[in-house]
Amino acid sequence: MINCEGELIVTEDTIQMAEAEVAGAWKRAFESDPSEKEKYYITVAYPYPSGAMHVGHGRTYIVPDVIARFWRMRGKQVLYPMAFHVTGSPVIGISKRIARGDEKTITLYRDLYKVPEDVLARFSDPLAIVEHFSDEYERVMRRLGLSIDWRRRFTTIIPQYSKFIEWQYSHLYAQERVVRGAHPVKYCPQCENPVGDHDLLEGDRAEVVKFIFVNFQADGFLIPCATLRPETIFGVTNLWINPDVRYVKAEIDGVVWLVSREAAEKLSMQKHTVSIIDEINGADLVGSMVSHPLSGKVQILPAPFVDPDMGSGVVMSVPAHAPYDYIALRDLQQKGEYTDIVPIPLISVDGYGAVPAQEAVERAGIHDQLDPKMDEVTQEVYGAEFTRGKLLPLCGEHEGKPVRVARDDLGDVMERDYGSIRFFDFDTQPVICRCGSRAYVRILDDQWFLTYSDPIWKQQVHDQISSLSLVPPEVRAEFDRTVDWLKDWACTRRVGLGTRVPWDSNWLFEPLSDSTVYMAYYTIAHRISDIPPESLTPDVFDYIFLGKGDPKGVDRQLLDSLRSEFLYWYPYNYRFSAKDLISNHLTFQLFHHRAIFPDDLQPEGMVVFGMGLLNGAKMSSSKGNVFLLEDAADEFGADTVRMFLVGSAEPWQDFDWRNELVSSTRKQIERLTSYVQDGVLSAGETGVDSWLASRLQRRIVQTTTALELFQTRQALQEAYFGIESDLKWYRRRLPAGSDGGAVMRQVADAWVRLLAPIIPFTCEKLWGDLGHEGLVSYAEWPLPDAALLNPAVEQAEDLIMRTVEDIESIIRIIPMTPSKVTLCLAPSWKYDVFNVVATAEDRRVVTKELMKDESMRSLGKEAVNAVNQVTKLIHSLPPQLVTEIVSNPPDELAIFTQALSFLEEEFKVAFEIVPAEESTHAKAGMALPFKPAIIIE
RNA sequence: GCGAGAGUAGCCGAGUCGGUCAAAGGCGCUGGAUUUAGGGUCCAGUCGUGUAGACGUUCGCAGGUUCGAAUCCUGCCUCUCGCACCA
Repeated sequence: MINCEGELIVTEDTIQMAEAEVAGAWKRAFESDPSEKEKYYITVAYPYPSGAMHVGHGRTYIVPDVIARFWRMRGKQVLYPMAFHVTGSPVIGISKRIARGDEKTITLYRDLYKVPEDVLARFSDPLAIVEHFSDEYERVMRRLGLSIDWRRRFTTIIPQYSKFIEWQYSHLYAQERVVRGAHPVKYCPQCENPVGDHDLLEGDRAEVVKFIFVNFQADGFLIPCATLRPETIFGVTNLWINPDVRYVKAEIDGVVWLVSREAAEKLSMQKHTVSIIDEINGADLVGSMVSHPLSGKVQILPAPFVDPDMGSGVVMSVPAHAPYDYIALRDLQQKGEYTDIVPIPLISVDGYGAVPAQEAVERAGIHDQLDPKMDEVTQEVYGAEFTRGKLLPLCGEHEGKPVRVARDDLGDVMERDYGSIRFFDFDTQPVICRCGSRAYVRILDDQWFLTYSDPIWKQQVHDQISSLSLVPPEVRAEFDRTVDWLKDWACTRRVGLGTRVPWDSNWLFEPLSDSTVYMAYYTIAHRISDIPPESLTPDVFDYIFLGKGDPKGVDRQLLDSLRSEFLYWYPYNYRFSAKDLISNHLTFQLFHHRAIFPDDLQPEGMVVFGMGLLNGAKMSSSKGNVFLLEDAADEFGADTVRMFLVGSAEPWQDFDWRNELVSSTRKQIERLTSYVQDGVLSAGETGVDSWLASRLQRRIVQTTTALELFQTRQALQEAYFGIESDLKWYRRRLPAGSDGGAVMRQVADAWVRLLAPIIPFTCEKLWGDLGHEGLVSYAEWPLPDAALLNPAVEQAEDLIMRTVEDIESIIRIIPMTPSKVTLCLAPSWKYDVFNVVATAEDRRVVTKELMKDESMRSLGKEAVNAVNQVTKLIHSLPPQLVTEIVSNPPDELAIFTQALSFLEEEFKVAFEIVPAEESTHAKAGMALPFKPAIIIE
């Protein structure tokens, strides 16, 4: 927009128009094919397009773009591809909710994500959702200037990709890394599906605990007691039953058991046949005798605290080692009942006497079962016994075993010899599915697992991690921990979108398992779409990715060309993702690469991002705490969004988006623009030009180094604020009336290129304004020119800068209007002192050393003072400057004489420059090297 | 609870093989300048004290090591991420 005086006015509209023009020039500019150049291949975790992009997503894709643009300018052949992960079930849930008119979901999509009504109407089809948002993602990513090769875009449910996944898993299956196994899962009988923690209304932190049933023989039936401590069977004194609960007799796997109704229900979910044949009140069983071969006969005692919803609803009592049992028994005995029962110790543990439970309870001063300290005491006793306890002689052949060993051994014995079964339950209740129904533990025995627990596979991944380039390096420990911690991973699901398991079509590969080696697929994605999917048999992929076999179905020349493209790009250089994926995706993909690809095609590096905040709070679509990326681009412009996201924190740090801080970023871009446009016309030469040119070389080096290390924020600091502050000083130092020399044009040329990776739209435009042909996106990255480095000039300016600051700070304090300033320059002997101190091994003894010198000694106290002052000064100067001063001492007189008119203009006062020894003023003695004494009158 | 990481001025953040540190840079704020239409540009200040470039007190809290610690050690507190069949 142009105002009435013909000046350009920057508004949202003009920015958008300018950006659209540049985006047009880029439309196909980043399509990348193998070339003579060295390749640089980066990938980012692809998005799941179930909603609109927000500014948090923005950073995830902008930071890699900055890196891609940087290396492209450095002359590499850069590939930055993108695809969409649509595997899984979330969109199915979304589409169902929309179809049934769920208000919350519809509001989210219509009002927050701004989906048009006619599109929303189609969202009852899950595919419509991912298609809509995939297109929106591409549009917004282009809008933000991401230099992506869009020819390679795909989704994870296209037939070709499914064929690729089938190939991947045919290898894993052949290697026996995919095996069938039984696994307890959280399960909702209402939804008839396993439920993940995110599917739960309540109890999402509940863990599945594996109990063992210890079966006591009663009169005609068995009573199982669930326990985590089967070794304590030797110390059982009684059973606890809740007299107020109705139990059931049920035939379970052909044997009659007595359990709570809840337990019967749970058992039926855990691969047991259950048929209820009778009901009995708990009270009716109180007093009856039961027996177990390892404990002998014991009595059933009443205990109202027994929860029918825990375990079997009947508990075995070991009062010597379980504080709850001890207290319960004591309470009964204090009423005069069952006084013949005495605790039976079976474990000895250091730090406790014969009956640990009793001791711990008494030590803690606990009076009854309701004492809140009970859990703590229980934990204490269990912990002590588990880590240090040993079994006593009454345990027969198990005597002397550590508890941790005996526990497993007895569990096995129980299962093998005494008809015990494993029983799974949650450690906390309740666990409620989102549908409102209660969730249970269910055993799925036809589930497919990836064998991440395989120690050999783990070791291979550990080895890979140790040779990976990781940014930041601190995440290495977390990767190693994750590898250690991983167990077998259930890699299939019954419902959702995705690829069917080729050898078991009842199952689909779940999303984290079909997204581990797709970085290889990108390399051929745009060309494989020409091959009919039915021709894409595993041997075709073997040929492309592994160089093996002799596939007949596809033209060999095409396959050879695909293979050579794959080999050109692979292995990838860096993979980018947020840190929350370390514990699954990022580690999984290492496992899979290791299993599928040869040594020379393994991942080389990863960059792990921090998380994003919006106005200090976590970004969350469901809570409405998001700012859409497209809205941000509309309001501030794409470059502003990019610069803000890059500048607020380094990639691995968490960042916070605050709208009120973003607008100042735009002013900075405007300042750059106006500077560069001024710079176009600059000509001639001034005295400070060589200084500016020298500084520019340093900024180039610093910016380059920062980007090589993925320090995008640091790069911005150097490339933008660093150069800007140099320019401020330069302009201040220009002779009156000068607008600057031709060096400004050099700076503009370099500046635009240094910032091009971060604010490419603006720089593309400015590059043209500077008269260059072609895209700045492919311009040559600035190289520092050593010939333009001028340490002497930089040192001289440094001296002037420091002196100006000193003068300013004095003037600020003293309440007088200066009429004259005298600078007294340090005598040469003080430079000698400076040299000695600066180069001394031990600065504490330099005084002694110096005083050995005749001429120094003759200066007496003055010399001693000078040593102290100089030492302090040296400590306050950058070490590099100190070295510089020593090796190349400045000619202070010449420097200040040359700067005389500048100083007088700055302070509007007359200056005099004199050697300190020629001044009689008391302050003249303060003169130090690089720090003249200042006398203001 | 377990594992990984982090705590620096109003905010974001440099700095962490001990002395370059009252602590870069940015933002915000304050004051000033400006033929400044506008959220513009420029200059200065922004822990406290101070009539000379200084001094005092600071880097989550409490101790310790050292001539000297934001930086090293110990304990504690707080925050972030992950803890699985889910993107």
